[in-house]
Amino acid sequence: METLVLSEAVQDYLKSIYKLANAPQAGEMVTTSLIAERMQVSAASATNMIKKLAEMRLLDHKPYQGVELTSTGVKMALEIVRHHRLIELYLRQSLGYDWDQVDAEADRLEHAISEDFEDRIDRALGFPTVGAHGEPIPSKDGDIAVHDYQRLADTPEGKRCWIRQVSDRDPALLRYLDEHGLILGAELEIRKKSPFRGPLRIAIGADGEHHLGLDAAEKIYVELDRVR
Amino acid sequence: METLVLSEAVQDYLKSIYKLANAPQAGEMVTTSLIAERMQVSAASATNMIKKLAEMRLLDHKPYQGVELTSTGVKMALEIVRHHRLIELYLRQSLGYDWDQVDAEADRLEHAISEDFEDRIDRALGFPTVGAHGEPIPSKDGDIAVHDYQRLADTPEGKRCWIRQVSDRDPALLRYLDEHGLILGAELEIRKKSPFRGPLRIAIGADGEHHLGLDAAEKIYVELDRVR
DNA sequence: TCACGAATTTAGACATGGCTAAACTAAATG
DNA sequence: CATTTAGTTTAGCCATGTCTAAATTCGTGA
Repeated sequence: METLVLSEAVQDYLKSIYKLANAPQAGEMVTTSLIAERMQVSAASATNMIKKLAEMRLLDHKPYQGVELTSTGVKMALEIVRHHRLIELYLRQSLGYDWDQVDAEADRLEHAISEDFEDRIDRALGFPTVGAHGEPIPSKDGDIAVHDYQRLADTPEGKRCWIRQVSDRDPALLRYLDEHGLILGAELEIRKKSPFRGPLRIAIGADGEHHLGLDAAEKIYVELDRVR
Repeated sequence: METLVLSEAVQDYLKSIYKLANAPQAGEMVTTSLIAERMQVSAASATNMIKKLAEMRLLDHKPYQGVELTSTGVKMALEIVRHHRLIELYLRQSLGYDWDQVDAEADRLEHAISEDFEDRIDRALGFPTVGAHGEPIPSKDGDIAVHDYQRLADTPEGKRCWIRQVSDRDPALLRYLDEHGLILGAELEIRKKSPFRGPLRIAIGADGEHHLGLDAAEKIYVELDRVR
């Protein structure tokens, strides 16, 4: 079993490409400009790294088309994602971080921890399968659960549902959701959907009603009211 | 208050230079070759970085003589040391790391944590003043306690004393000491000192006797039997 | 079908922090 | 006092990963 060491930059690119490829609205291939934007880097820099990753057989590059991770690339990406999500959860559960703060801190820590550290926080957390924002945590051997949650924005009027995942890292949005009780596990009922991408009127738990913009509702994933 | 960001390499050099300058057997100035050896780097590379650090006003460089940290340099170094020692202690106390494993892990983590993280583990540990190996932890504003412990190797026969600090990071040595009960706080009595740099015969706690080599005894710092 | 524009890639530069080999200092030794 | 030698510095090179500017490609609309 060869132990190839990936630089921090390589790891960051892999993680970004994986996330772009697996985003709900993702197309077949991930383009250079998407990667460049996500990495906050010029398109030329992205191309540069793409060529390097292709040489390392971590992805296939169809010039002018886009990029697709190889199975090795996916495996590496999942390891990084696992680190990231375990760290996020640990920061939240054991060090009392707020929901919206864990991502940035984990971005830095994920490159610094050893396998031993990973195992220890995994154990301390009770071998969790779901991260701080509801995302599945890949297992050590690269399996990742597939949830069939749907976007709150797509849920029909009158339906009851539970928040299971929030797929956005923007601290401002997360803080906003938190302040209105829109946290993992919260029970919702869709009262009214306004047309023309208008807001949703929802009931949150037993408390009150809230008018939620569609942009936010597209980031929230829910499980419908049904027997599990 | 300007927030200058120091690269990881710069931080590592500062920490090494600080430690070399404050080692018990240290001379007036820290030499290039000492730094190079500590950093596992060629002398040319060390010179290179020294010139950079001098330009940044973090140290004064007397060519062919050596190097001395400026007050700014010391302040920066103490911040890094504080990070390192808090992380070491946290790994030990909260994640169950062994004595000999914390240094390597902290070396990587110390560059990745935020001030917030530092504050949180500081609080979680109860604002400790002493690290995992008994070293003082610098305060946030750069004060560091001075202990007047003495080397076990210099303690006269018949004296009783307590282990207060172990100033070595070698995992093999630390494991060895641990296995023989030579841990922080252990009570010792010097039974016999052999001449010609021979071993010490010591009583450890109430248990047994042990013959300890002088190399190890020079790394162990003790407090003598007296009223505190 | 041809040209235009947006996306992508190439070319060439820069910063950081390593390296080796060669040149240089300074202190000790004969 | 000259010479040797250990330690230090300089010179020049390399790898990584970023950038801007210029060239190229590809799909689209006239």
